[in-house]
Amino acid sequence: MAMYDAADLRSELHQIGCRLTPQREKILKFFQNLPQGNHLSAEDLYHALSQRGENISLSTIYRSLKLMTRMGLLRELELAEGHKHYELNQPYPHHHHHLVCVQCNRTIEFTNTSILKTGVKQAEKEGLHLLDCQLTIHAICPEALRRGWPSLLPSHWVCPRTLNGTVTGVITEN
Amino acid sequence: MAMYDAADLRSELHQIGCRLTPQREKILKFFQNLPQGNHLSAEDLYHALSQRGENISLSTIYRSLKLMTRMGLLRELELAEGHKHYELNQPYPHHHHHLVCVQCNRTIEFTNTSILKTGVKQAEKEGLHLLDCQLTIHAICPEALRRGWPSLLPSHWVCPRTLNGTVTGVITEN
DNA sequence: CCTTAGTTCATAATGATTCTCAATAAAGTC
DNA sequence: GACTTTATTGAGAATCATTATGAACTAAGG
Repeated sequence: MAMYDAADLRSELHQIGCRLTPQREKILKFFQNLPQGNHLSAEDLYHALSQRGENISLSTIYRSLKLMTRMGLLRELELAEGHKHYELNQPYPHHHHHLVCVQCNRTIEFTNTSILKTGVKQAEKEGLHLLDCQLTIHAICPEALRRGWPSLLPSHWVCPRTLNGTVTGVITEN
Repeated sequence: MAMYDAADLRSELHQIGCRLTPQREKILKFFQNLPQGNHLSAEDLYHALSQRGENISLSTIYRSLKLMTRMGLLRELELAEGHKHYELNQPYPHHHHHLVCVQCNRTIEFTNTSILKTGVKQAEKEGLHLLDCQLTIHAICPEALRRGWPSLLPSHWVCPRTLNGTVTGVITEN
């Protein structure tokens, strides 16, 4: 599969009456170079780009994330942090879903081939065009339950799993 | 199946060191009496209860929604309106998922038995306790695509489908 | 009853996201 | 390449859902 590049972006933007700007190109490229399993908030992206010497204003970041999500290039994730995260919207077989611990916000990615099929089927049935389809599993770790969750944990308590290990990673089903 | 009532709520609250208050009881009862397929924002709930003469402050509404979601009694839905909606978290076979048109916010519910199984399986694999599992499908209607979506539509444009019909309803798969 | 600790209410504060508008710059045309 | 049109950017103000604060209140066990 050839890489989706600036020319493709330009072409899709033009189709909807929009222009290719250096800002949009850099933002897309940034996501394309991000390792699998990473997802960023608007603020994260703003700082990451600033560190690279790319000064793109926060308003432009927000506008671009929204537009690219609507174009189906990015996915908007509603995990448990109180703000949205974004990642590249990759087709099958990279399409994946998220399991989140609602106490410590640890996020685990997993793949499942039948979910996307279900999504397509449901959208078709309603005569709609699918943009994205996400299974989000909210769960709680036994450590937190043992400590009296959902009410007794101080909000700053961090699940010991989180302290040791991986924050995210892709896991293939079965 | 016997109805989950005030005594059950009291018992579950006590297990986690919380108390049964008239406010919490009324909020739960309100959701239990809501027709299938309805979901409310915090503000919606506040106004609905006010109309019934139940003056529960907005802060209490927010706190109760959060607590009850963490207890697994309610589900927090992230649809496309810019704020959260809540509904009763009902077990199989009432457990369902949502298809949303990102332009007009029309929401369609559908059931699918295998998704919940996938959720349980994934949570178990990580040694976590499942709280909720939601497949959210984002889609766009052909009317909006024809009018140049994602960029050219005025934000106040309403998809003609929305004007005619049902806003939500439960659809059973197949 | 009495005591303890969780809860409520009103309001202030927060913080993510959106809006505004003047300045800038794509991109098609001559 | 210069010209024109119109989308886009950047900085900061504004919005609005949600959360925090603190004094008054009350559930619940003894």
